[in-house]
Amino acid sequence: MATSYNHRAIEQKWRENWAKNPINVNDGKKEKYYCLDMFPYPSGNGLHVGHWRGYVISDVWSRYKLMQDYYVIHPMGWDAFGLPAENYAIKMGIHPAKSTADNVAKIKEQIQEISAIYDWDMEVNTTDPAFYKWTQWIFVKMFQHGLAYEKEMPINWCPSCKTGLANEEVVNGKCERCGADVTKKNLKQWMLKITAYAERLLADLDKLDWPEKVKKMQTDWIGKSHGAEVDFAIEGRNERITVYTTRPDTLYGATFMVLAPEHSLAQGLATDETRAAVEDYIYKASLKSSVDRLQDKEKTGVFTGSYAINPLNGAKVPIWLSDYVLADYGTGAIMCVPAHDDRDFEFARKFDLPIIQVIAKDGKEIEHMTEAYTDASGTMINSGDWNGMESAELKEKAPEIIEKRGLGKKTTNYKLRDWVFSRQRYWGEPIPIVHCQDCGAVPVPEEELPLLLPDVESYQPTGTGESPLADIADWVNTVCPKCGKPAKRETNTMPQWAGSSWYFLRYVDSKNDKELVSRQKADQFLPVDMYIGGVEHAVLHLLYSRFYTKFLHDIGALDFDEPFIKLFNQGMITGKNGIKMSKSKGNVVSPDDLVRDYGCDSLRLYELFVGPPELDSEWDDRGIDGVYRFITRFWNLVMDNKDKNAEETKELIKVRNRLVHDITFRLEGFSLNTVISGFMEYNNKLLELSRNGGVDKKTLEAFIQLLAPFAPHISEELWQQLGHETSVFHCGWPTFDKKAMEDDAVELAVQLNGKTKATVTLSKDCTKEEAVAQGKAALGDKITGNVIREIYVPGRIINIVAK
RNA sequence: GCCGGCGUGGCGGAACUGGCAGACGCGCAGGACUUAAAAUCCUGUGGUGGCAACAUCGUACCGGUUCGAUUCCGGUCGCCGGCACCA
Repeated sequence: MATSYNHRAIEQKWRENWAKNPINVNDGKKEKYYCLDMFPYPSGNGLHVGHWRGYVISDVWSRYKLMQDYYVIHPMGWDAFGLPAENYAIKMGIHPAKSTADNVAKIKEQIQEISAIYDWDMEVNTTDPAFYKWTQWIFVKMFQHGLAYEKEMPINWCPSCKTGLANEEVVNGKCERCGADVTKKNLKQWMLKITAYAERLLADLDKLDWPEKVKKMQTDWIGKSHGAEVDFAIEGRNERITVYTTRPDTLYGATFMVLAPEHSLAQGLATDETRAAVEDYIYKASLKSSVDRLQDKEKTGVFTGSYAINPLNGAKVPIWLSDYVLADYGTGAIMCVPAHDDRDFEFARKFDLPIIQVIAKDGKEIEHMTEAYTDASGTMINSGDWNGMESAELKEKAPEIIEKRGLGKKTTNYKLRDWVFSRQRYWGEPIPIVHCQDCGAVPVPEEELPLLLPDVESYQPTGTGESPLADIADWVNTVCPKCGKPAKRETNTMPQWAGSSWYFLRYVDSKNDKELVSRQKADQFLPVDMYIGGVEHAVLHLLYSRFYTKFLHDIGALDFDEPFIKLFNQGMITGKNGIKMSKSKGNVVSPDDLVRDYGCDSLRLYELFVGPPELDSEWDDRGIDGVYRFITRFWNLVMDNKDKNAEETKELIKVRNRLVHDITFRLEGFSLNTVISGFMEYNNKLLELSRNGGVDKKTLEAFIQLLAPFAPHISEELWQQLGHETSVFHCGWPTFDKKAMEDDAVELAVQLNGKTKATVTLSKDCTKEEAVAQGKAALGDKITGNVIREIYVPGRIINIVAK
């Protein structure tokens, strides 16, 4: 009896072996393949089996590419700035630098249990000054190119985290991180002009091999729309109000106008009679949180007392204020066409404003309008010289018509807003700016970077809108790099996304202290070919990274402008009943015990076997027994056959070719769960063949090669047991011969009226006549009535239709 | 409300371009080995009827196209995700 499978000894042996003789090396000749994981935030809770999944998927893919003779770039690092570390520090009284370092050490140890081929020489940590020097450098470059600017405006404010937030960080009116209701706060903020890239961020999505879902989310987030800005004169005044509309075709139907309460003209439009009500409304709107504004379904508003003039027909339309109009989109003012817009209709109903239909529905005017007719299809009515035109056509042409008549202009709008980049917190990269009374905002000179985050006693957020750094007088007070006069440092820090927006560029040249990444290395190793991570970053990290990459491309640092060619989103591993694993739920499954009891190889297989990698899967500990049994049986199969020198029969050749084909095909399709079930299926088949004579060495070898990316230790061990001296990872990916896979005879289902009643075995080049005859014979007297049709699809089916 | 995705045994899930539904695994049942248990191995395992061969129903529900539908089309219900006054 051969030695039995001992995962502990084998896994330890190969781990040590690979450490001494790395299997993934750059010989300067191989083509590169960059396979990247979304780097983790090193939390104090450690890894659970859900974290493993993505890392296993990326490692399987990396090892597969390695076996295809690529030089694989497969790095790992730490996204270590950010609120949780800081909150933990505040609670426990441990400096975030210390707790972060401890957590990194702990998680690194756990990640190494996966036995991925990470190249730890490339490791990066966003809190390392040698790293954030370049995070700051990018900011300075953006400042110099006018893409980083200061602005005072009402921003999203999380009262619990006591910091400002970007739009992307507000989810349903709540803080993405802590779930508190987000309010507005007027603050002077650093902003990044991501909107300057809106069009390219949208258009270049076409170039990417990304899940459609993510592309759609980014498309919607960027939110491009076409329309026109139309100027309305205000009765009795010289000012004009410009509105933005995507439906200029309905301009004749504009019966009132609504301004956001924050609109610069809002207050001034009040008359003596309305002043008190208007001011009250503006004041109350300013108190509302974004959640209130979202949740208030009922529309509110106030009439200003002033009127605007419809530029097309000179009609007098009342000007209202309402908080359903957003101040920071379009022009902050809209023309209202209640007949053809749901919101305007609701408002008109509530305040009893006139409704004029301008597009005929089903060829006529609706007698009792109960809801807005929002389709742009029908003939124009009540629209002066536009009467009789088709609204869909007019919708396209109207912006130009309006522009030609001097009533406004054709415009494009985006929902995307500039990125609020300041955080009033301690644990982040200091923004490298000095405020000088004479020179204004001056960037810290490049040679002075990194601007180190100073050590402080208290990192409590102040809640006043100032960062804790503001209290450190000898850090704040400095001199202006331009004029040398006393000046003050910017005390806000960058958001957590700053480091993660470009870290993937740094891995390939992580120790370079002259450049963010050398052009030579960037050209050689970038961009990322395959990026694997959760879908939760669809509009955050993944949008920001694209923006950064495009910017760095534009200033000549990179020759490509999209960072991630292919993206794969793995599903979440949840506890029972689909409940997210969390410490507070008590349903966290730690990989550590499973690795100890079943081995890394078994856990790797089970992580993939639980379900399709792109879908969420419920974890069930019991299932791992199944893959462990498989792996033990496979071990025994190889051990029993390795010295047998079994003959390579026709049957074995067929099975081997099918095995290679099936596994390769499923792996290419990223159907990793069915790859594992395929292994099990073929293993069962081979065990049967082993009992009936034996399995040849070539077949065993092919199986081991295919298994290697998934279960590297046992594969390497068995490969060696078969007498190989070089690593299985250097022996290529097996190939198959389609011809050898085919059977001479195939079993075919025979249907009667579409229902399977029998099977027959036919040679594969059998004629229709023969097939049908055999089929009829198999059905025998089940056929009642006359045969009216005979269908034979070679290799698939015989169907006899009888009535 | 709008836009996506999904719905298959007791459970996780298979089924490539329409062609034998339920691969593979878990669980369960029976058997072998054992003094016994664990481990391992073998057999069975969608429902209903039948001793049985077999018959019949069956991929959320209703209908359509087709020789044939889990797959395509129309509608209904349910679940999940994204967006949510963006004019």
